[in-house]
Amino acid sequence: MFSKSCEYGIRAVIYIVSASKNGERVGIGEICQNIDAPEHFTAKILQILTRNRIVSSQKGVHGGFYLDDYQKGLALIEVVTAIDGKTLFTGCGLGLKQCSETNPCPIHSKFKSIRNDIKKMLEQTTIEELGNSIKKGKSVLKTLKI
Amino acid sequence: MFSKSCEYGIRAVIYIVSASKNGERVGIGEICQNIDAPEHFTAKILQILTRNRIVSSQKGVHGGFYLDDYQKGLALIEVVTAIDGKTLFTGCGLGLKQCSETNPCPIHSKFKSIRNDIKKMLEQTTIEELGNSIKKGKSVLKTLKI
DNA sequence: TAAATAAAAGACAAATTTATCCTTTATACA
DNA sequence: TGTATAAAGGATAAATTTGTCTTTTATTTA
Repeated sequence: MFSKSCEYGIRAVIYIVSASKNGERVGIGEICQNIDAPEHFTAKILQILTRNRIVSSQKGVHGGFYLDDYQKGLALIEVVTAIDGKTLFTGCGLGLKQCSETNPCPIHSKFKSIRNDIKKMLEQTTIEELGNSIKKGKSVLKTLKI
Repeated sequence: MFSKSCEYGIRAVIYIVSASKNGERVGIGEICQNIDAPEHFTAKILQILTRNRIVSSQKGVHGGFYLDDYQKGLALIEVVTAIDGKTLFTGCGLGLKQCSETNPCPIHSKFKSIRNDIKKMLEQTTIEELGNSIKKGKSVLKTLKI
């Protein structure tokens, strides 16, 4: 469904929001330890998100990543689109380039409603909401150690 | 959503069903021309499907691929599972290995209903049904030439 | 202003997916 | 029975995705 990059990206933003109290910044090392993701690779994904102003960052001492109030309110679809593009919501299920309403692939209409559901779900879910779920201990972002 | 392999595989079986009249066999060359797919690569995918008894094949003169009556009635999920496995229906949206009802990722429940919808759709759609849609000219399997 | 810190960025490597080519095997039919 | 045909299978290559390492840039603070 999502690429590995996107999975890491989503987990990272959720962790940042869940971990930074009062605008405190979170370092890439801490982020990756807490979401079980490769550090340098995830750093590059966060670079994409900062360039797209979905995440904020600060270099130097006490630097790190954080989300301002506006960014916390962003929907998950912003993260997904920045990393994986819009193919998941707009592309043909069978990979046809010219699939459309007037020139549909055999699963076009059935696929369309699923695509729309995915899109709707990602539009209606905010980063903050998912961060709160982590804060409250209602969900996790990494495999539990035994 | 689906891998390229799976897209080719689905398009191939639909074409075979739509093109083979009275159990006639369809060659890999004809298949690939009509679904815009690389021949040798698609051949390997059809090998997977024949090994899984989703498609039938015959070597030699007048050989090729075809689907018997039972196979035509198979649901699309058989094709997808044979090629891409069950990850799409069972895997975690954020890629967590131990995501579950009792140890959910932040989007677990929202994702679950979408996964189920995809599964249901693939279970309810038969290869034959899609082949008929092509036969009737109601849908296409390749980009139209201008 | 210099040192320490942490993100940004560039270069490179591994792994996986996608694609191609060549040989082998099975089948039909002349 | 031999030849043509077409799928099966093996080996290899290209492309993309994922992952790592090193250098550069910006910022804080002593």
